[in-house]
Amino acid sequence: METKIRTRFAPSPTGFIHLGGIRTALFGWLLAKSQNGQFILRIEDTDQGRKVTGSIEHILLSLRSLGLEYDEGPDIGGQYGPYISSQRLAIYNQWAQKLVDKGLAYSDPYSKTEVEEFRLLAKAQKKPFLFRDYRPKLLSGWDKTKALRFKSNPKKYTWEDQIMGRLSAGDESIDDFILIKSDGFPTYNFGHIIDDYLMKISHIIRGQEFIASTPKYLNLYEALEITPPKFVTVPPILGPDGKKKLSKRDNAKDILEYLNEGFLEESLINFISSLGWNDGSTQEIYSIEEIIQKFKLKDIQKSPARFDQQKLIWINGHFIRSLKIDELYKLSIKYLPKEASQFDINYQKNVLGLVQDRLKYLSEIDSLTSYFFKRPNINYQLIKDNKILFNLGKNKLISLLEKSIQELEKSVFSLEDITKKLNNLLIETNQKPVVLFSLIRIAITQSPFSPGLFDTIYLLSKSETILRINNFIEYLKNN
RNA sequence: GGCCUCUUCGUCUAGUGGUUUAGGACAUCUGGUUCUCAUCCAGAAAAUCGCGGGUUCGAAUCCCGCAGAGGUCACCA
Repeated sequence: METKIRTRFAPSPTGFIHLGGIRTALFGWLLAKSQNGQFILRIEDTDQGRKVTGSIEHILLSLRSLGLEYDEGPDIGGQYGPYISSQRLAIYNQWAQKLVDKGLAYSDPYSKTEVEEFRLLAKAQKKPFLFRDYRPKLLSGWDKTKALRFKSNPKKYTWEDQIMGRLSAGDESIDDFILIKSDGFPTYNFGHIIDDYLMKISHIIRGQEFIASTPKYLNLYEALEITPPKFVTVPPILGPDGKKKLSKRDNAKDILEYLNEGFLEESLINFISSLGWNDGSTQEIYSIEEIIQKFKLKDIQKSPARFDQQKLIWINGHFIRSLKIDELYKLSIKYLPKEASQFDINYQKNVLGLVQDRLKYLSEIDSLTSYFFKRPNINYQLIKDNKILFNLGKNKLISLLEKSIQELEKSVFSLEDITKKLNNLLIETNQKPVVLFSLIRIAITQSPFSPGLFDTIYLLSKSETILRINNFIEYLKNN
């Protein structure tokens, strides 16, 4: 029987998930989806000290918001639950006891401070620290007030990683690590092995920081008589400096912040997967379905990738532009200016249609569309900043605006006619478009740029356009 | 310090011995779309494939050494 693919994402609830974590989750999800397997979420809250309240909810929300639905997890259950480590203590104890019974685990006779001294000594000698050098001759059973250690059997290991290829390490990387801490909680090193086995996980996808401890796990799998799952090690995502792992400081936001700013799910998935995954073609834009279909572990990069926000922005712009207006409208409701709700839905959609090409992310909608929904405050600075207009002098500007009004008054106000009338005005006033149209633009939008002038005027309506120009004329006269 | 891993334009990457004067995309710059911004289109600049040896008729591609970077050596994951 062919083993079913079952992948898991197993974060610890110690804060928000960073992009690297999200990518690990994404790759696991993609692997499962692409092979018709299952994706499991398990919360590893074995470190009571580092626990951050609210982070479990945050993790669940982040995955859901991105569309990374899991088949089994703490809030939805599943046949291998519970899916939170802290609720599985009895299970870990039982497995630990097996090792004790076999003489493969023992109580750590030293205090934390004593071990710390050993460690410091090793460091001073520039040697790696190995606890097993201090392993007592006579091993005592399990005194549950003390940490339980694994009695390792050091040897050389060579194993196959689905991304990194053949990896190996000597016996110096095998040590007597802690299985159960003195507080009764398992360490990750022990707990995840038991959980993955019981949950029938086929592939462990995790970051590079676990390569060094894999030999230890291999040793433990042997002691436990468990066949290890396949190892899939993904490289880290680096910050812009290219050295350190991506952190909040590198203006890498929490995934929910990206979502809130109006980055689309498909953009985020497309971008994050492109950091390290490539199907060998020159294609840049993929739908989520397409990524699932084409995703293969062998196409994942071994080397780290840097986070480049520019590319994310470009991808997002692309997806926004390809949206149908109704889809864009649905996604945009929360970003439109408050006043927009007082307008007809078709008007709102028309406005969105005009700015769609200009959007990098949805939260720009408010500033890009505000003058369509409320009369803008006059911003004379725009004239000052425009050398040509400023040098024309107020009287000239006023006269140009007055002529514009006259021309627009005459218009039947179809898009074609507005275009025709304003082009006529160009000839009549002997002005260049860049002068006259910029002036009108400023008068009606109070903004340095906007969608096409004719479209803007047409949408704004005749009365509103003329009123705004008049207001501006008044301002010019009185200031 | 030991052990492990990685190394192609600024960035993400294609490339697995010859079709490569190393391809694409983002970013940058230039021009066009006779109004701005953006879109779109066209084009430019940008990697002596980390360095040094070897193998070969031929190497980014195979081998060795070196360097740089990262990871790890927790009662953190």
